[in-house]
Amino acid sequence: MMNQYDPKTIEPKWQKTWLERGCFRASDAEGLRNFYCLIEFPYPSGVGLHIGHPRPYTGMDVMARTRRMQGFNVLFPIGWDAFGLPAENYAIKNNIHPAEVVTRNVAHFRGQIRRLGYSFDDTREVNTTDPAYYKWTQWIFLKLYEKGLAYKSNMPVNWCPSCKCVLANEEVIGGLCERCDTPAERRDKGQWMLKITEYAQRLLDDLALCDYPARVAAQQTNWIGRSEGAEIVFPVITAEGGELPGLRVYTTRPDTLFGATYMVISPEHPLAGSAAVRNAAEADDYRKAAARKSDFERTELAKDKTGVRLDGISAKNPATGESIPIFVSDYVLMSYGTGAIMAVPGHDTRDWEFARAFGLPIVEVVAGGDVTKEAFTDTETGVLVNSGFLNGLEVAEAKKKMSRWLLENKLGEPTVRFKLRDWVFARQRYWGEPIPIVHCPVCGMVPLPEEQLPLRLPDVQNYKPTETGDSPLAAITDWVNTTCPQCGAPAKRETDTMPQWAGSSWYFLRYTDPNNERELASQEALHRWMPVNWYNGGMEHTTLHLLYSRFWHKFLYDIGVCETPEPYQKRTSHGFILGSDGTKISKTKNNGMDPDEVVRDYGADTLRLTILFIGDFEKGCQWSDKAIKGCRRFLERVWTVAHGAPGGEGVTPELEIKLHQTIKKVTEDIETLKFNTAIAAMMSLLSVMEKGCTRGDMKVLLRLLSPFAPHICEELWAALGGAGLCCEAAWPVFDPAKTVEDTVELAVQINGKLRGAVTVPRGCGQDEAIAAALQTERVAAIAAGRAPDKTFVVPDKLVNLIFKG
RNA sequence: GCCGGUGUGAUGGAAUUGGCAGACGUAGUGGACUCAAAAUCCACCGGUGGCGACACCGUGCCGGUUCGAGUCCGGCCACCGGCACCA
Repeated sequence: MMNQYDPKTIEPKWQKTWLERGCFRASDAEGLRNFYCLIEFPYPSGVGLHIGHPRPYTGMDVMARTRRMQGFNVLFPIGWDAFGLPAENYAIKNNIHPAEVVTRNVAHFRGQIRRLGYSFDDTREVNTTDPAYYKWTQWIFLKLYEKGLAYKSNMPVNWCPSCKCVLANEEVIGGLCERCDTPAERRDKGQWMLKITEYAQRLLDDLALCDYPARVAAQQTNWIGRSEGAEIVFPVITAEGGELPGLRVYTTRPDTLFGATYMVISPEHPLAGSAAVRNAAEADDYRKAAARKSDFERTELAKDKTGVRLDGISAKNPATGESIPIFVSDYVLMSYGTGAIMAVPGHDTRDWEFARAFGLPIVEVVAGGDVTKEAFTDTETGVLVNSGFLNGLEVAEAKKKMSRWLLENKLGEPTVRFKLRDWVFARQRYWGEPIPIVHCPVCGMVPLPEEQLPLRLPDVQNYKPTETGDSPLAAITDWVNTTCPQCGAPAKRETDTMPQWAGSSWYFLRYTDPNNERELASQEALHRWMPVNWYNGGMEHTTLHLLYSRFWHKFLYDIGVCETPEPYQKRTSHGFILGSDGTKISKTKNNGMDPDEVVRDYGADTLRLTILFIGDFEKGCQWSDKAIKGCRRFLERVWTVAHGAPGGEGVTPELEIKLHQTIKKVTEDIETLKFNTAIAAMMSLLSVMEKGCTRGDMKVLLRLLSPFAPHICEELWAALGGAGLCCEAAWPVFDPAKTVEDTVELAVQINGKLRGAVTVPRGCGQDEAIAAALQTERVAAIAAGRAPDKTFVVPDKLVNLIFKG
């Protein structure tokens, strides 16, 4: 009597077995074929796993399980990215220590993840909030500081008034705080910065060493934003005829220098405050008004160009020798280039608009458009005019010639610029890694000696951020007050903490050697496992985590900790998952799913199958309850067929080709993350097996299915007398010769239209195929004895017969 | 505006890269089993016309290349994601 398929009993049973036997522990033995596959470790929030987690986890779990069965020694770890605002805010609200919140949430996550049957290595968990872990985050910071890549600077930063915290440029989306959508303000603050810009060129160049999807590489390239141009110095003359220091501008279009009819400086530019400016009051009002605007307002109100002409000073166009006016306007940003531009209204849209608004001359220097109607910005087709020695040249040529001319006359030089800016690396919050720096009145900033790491977070009563923008740590006097490690004088600790991105910028290194107390990881462990062979994560981390961690890894490579210039050999990205109504998942709309509920009602195997079957893994897709049923039915049928299968380990002859085809399809589809079609292929195989199969056939299917639905496969593997565990069995291998039939069905077309089919031996010649096609009834009727005028044969696929007239 | 992506039945989605469009799954229709229902099994399932074998149309829109186009080329439209007064 066959028992019922009951995931509730079999799933916990096998989860326990796997854990007890340590099936998923990576070995550090020598001479093994290693494979490191990685998912982005979760932030353990209070609500537990949401719909976004199971898809990438299941996808990479299939990868990890398949690789193990293929004989690899697999490292598939998980950890907790547990610093950050949500835990802190929750702690404030409920008056519990954030560490306690994290412990509780991690326990919850761990349980949920186990119930889904993921094959993570349970001995290698890391937690970014563990002092044994953040000791090394602080250590890396000290190294960065030592090499001059961490510095404190007073500069305008993005400030979120709601989070009461500074934001990195990458955390400001369209002028709004990424977390809470509050418009970010600009504030001048002393800030810790990391010099990621020093690595800009390498971060760009080394994309060539990485196997990233095109969209990921493109997004990083755009974010780094390299441009080539020239810096040009314009002499500045006062009304009295005196000369001020020259005004340095950056332009990507040095070829248009003859068309520069005025200049614009940003409101923050020092020249705006020059004593030579006669309308200082007016200029000052404008500058103050601009300063009050947030970046968000500044870009939102971008439609109309505003500005003030600075009276009393003017610039000299170095090419034409003409005197040109200088304006201050907020369409020029202090944060890019030099904070000043040469305006070429004929060939730049913004300059054109400004010139129109202020009645300034618009000179055409590149022919091809009509500059009285709009700026002509094409760089492909234009030819230089009104440009002295550049006349008649194409834009590319003119750029080169002008750059040479500037260099020869010491007026400017070719320059490369990046949009990427240095990383604001401090937060004024409690729940982050303390920055291990001491401020000494005698010695200045002094890094904590390595042996004093980790610098632990003190216990505090109140985690609330302050209105002044100081971290809550500033109020903990017995922690703040310390002595200078260098001279012993009374000194104060740095009270800012690191941003959440710190811990995640190197966590994949720690997995290789998670308990090492002497180093962040041993050289042997890093050598064994790095680089990560396959890293799957979300597109939302392309310009944040991915770029930051590449930067840290390059730095660690430079100081000899890491062996490779890049951390990730291959990166893939799963698509964003939407609710059943095609919109973002939200609890109020009830359009998502709760993994716990699905596991309870259908089982983990059904959930795993469904989440992968629902659509292309790398594209976005919609969650749908409909797909659950089909996947559960499929598993029920597998159960039934397995229990009904007669003995015999051999392959059923009628099944052989289908079996080999399916092995091929599933094996190949896993490599390209086409999990949905791999599952479809197994469903298709099952429907043939339902007509009759042996236990031997069934064991092939079970092994193919086991990475996807591991529990049921384990249970049936045991029931069919399989040796050992199914998850440790060898991955089936296909014989290419057995994936094809001896005969094939050719499609027969007449004049390009499908008119039937004919069965011929595989690999038959053209003439044979045409003859067979002509003998079919329908073709014979149409041909009416005529020979085709022309024929096309695609071997083993199709015959197309052309009859004219 | 720039960069990336998508557009296929009622529906989620396939299509070996130029070769039988709609695999697989949902839903639906008809049938079997059942007193009945659920579950399960079998069959059908893009549109129009025809009793019919068949014919014509059909992958966002318009054009092109080709014996043959969902796939390639040119020109549009719509939606999604990213960046954006970046000089």
